Amino acid sequence: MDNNPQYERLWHVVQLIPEGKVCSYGQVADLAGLPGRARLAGKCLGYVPENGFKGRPVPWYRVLRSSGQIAFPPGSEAFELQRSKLMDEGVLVKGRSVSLKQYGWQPDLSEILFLLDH
DNA sequence: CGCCTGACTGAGG
DNA sequence: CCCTCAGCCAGGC
Repeated sequence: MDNNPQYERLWHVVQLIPEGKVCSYGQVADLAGLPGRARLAGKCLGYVPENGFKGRPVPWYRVLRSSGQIAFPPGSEAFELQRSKLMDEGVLVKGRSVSLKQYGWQPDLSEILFLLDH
């Protein structure tokens, strides 16, 4: 499962989420050309390489449920880590969720085209 | 094959 | 806001 081309495309998309913004698992999958594979998007984030992908970090913590909730159980170590990483870059986490209205990433057409270049 | 498990989703109550 | 449930799809056994 290393060298999994689907994981690599998903990681690539996650790398494009701007600092201070968040995105849902389903949205990541869609942008990676893998509609309906939200669960796969979640799984691949558990396999993010330590050193990042292609020399760049993969900001896994910017990916949330479609509801805006953090996917981990509240109080768990992973939950707290994700919450603090988001807060560090200015994303307000209220309870267990983030306002997608305020922090949701809505890439426009030109931004999507830019992705294909890289 | 079937059966179960997820960093998931949308619709309903 | 909570919870449940059917769909969903990749993997493991």
